[in-house]
Amino acid sequence: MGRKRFQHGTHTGPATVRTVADLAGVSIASASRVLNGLGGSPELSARVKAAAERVGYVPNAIARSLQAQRTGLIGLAVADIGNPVYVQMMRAIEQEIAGSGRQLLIQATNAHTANETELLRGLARRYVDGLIMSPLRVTEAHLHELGRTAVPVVVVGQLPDETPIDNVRADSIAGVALAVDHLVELGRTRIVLINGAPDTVPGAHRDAGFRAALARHGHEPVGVENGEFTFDAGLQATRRLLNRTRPDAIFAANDLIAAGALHALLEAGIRVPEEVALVGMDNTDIAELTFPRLTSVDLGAAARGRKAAQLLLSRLDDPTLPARRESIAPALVRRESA
Amino acid sequence: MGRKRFQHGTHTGPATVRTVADLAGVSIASASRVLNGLGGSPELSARVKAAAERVGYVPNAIARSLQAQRTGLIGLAVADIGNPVYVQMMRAIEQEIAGSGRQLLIQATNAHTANETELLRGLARRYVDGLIMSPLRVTEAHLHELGRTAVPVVVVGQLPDETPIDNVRADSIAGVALAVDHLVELGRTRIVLINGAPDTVPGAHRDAGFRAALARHGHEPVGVENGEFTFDAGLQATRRLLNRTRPDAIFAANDLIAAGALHALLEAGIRVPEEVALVGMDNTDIAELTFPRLTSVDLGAAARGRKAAQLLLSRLDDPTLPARRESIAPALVRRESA
DNA sequence: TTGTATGCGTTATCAA
DNA sequence: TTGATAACGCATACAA
Repeated sequence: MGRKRFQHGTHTGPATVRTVADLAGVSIASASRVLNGLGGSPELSARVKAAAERVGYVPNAIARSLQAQRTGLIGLAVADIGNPVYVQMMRAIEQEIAGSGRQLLIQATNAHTANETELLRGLARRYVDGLIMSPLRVTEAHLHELGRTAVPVVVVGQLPDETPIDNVRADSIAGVALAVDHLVELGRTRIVLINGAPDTVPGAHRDAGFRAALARHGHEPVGVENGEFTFDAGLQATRRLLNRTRPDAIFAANDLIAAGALHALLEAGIRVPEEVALVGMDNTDIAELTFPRLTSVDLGAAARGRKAAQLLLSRLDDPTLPARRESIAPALVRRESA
Repeated sequence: MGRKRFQHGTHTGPATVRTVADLAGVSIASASRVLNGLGGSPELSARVKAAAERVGYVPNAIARSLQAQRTGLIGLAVADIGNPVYVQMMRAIEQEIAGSGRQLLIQATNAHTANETELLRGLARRYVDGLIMSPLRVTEAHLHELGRTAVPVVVVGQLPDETPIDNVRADSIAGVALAVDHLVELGRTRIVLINGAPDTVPGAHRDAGFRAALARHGHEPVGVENGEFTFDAGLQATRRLLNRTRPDAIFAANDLIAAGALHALLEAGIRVPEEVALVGMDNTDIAELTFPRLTSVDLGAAARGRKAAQLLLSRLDDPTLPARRESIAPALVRRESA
């Protein structure tokens, strides 16, 4: 036989429906109904509510979840919770999710691909009803796991075209074109790109978009520097560049790189934007903090987050929906640097 | 009578221990044991593992949690997930928590006190085994709820002295003194404070610490401007200040304000640090992004987060521990602005 | 070592 | 309207 059942009256620890029911002198079924606002005679309801109040009853969400087969938790897997772009996205997602009465379970993957697939295996059958993820690069392993998750997943970022998974993406090619067009309109002709890692999806798109946009205007790149998507990389790359040539405009692959480039320009005594115009990308808070402030291309991180959350919520409502693919249009935000 | 039990064989949906047990031709108890690495003959173990692999079995964490009375989730309630200080703290906490095999459930409270008490009521009996919270101001309502939570709580921030709750705090008074001492050592005598909201705990401490430190050196404040803890407030306040007087040093209550102050100084053609030295506070990433870079007082946000996580983890190990109170020492990080 | 049966706390079904 | 009880999926005490 199994364990002996506790004597109800002597049961200690946090209050359960049972505690409330015993105290009110009703069945746990009745207690549960009253506590959930489903029926119950006025007299019985009053007794139950009083008992619940008296013992400080709070429903155990775990038990409720086991019964309901849902937790009300949405997972968010993001490479770096400190990256300003992700911060914008997280804020938007958080707001949207909170509006639906759910909570966000944020998980940092630290860019480890192994982590991400592990996460998919885990989270998908763990505590979350759905998952939003923004992988840096999508591997075969990702796709494999994505195919067999038990809960709906929305991917923010590039995904192979035929993948039957809800997907929200930025149009960074169009975004780069916005920046280049603007610089050309300003009369700049010697334009360079300070890029991040060219073997990432964002890096590759920045490079391709830059060359295509310049070609459209009949220009050649005066230079392209590759590195990381960081302040330091932007600083170093721009120093290298200035040793070699003198551009009249710089397009930086993100605002961190742009801040580094600005630093290098200013320390070299170059005036921005008079001598060198500078355009960043992502339109993060950083663009407001520098002097001069950065003109930057907004790839719609917040809008992507909001849309991703909406896609997920709608799928939770109706799991039969076909896979959707949304693209967020970029916008140029003009400030003083170009 | 209740619902009819499903026929095991016909049961569809995600695989459970039952699915695995049936497929392997063993009892669910044996299946469970093997899956948890507790005994089982080699032959039986092999059959169970093969079955589990075959159906892609992943344990249901909710059911496991209900049985184990723990979720492995740690809640983190923070006012603003975008604030760089909190980002540093979150990163440190996340690392520490992950190291213990647990996961972080991050919740933004958006500075609504009502939200925070609601959160305490909710989270405390919901999905988390413990809670770290960093309230902007601690009210009576907070303390009341903190007294009756069912799970351990660690508060990062100021708490009344006798409160029997694990607590980690910064020493901002000592931090302000570090900044003022440094400016005085540089030979500056006309020092002003650009503060945030003076009716918050941090704001009040900045103000008191500033006046005390100056007095120690026999100086009077040349000016104190109050506002918010934002870039814009710092910008406006510094513009107002420069209309009225010309200091030779500015202490800003945080890095955002310092960035705003720097902007105001540069647009007025004032050289930093030659004409006006500038010291910020919090030593966030922002301090690295400006030109010149900001000298800033590190109040140890990361260290506080790490310590808070350690306190919580140790309490989860041993709930009988007495309440602890830790204070993190500040440090001045010198860069170019002072 | 293996199987049977019970309980974790909740909601839902059915009968009274 | 109310009460008895099954079931969510898992782990474990106990018996075989």
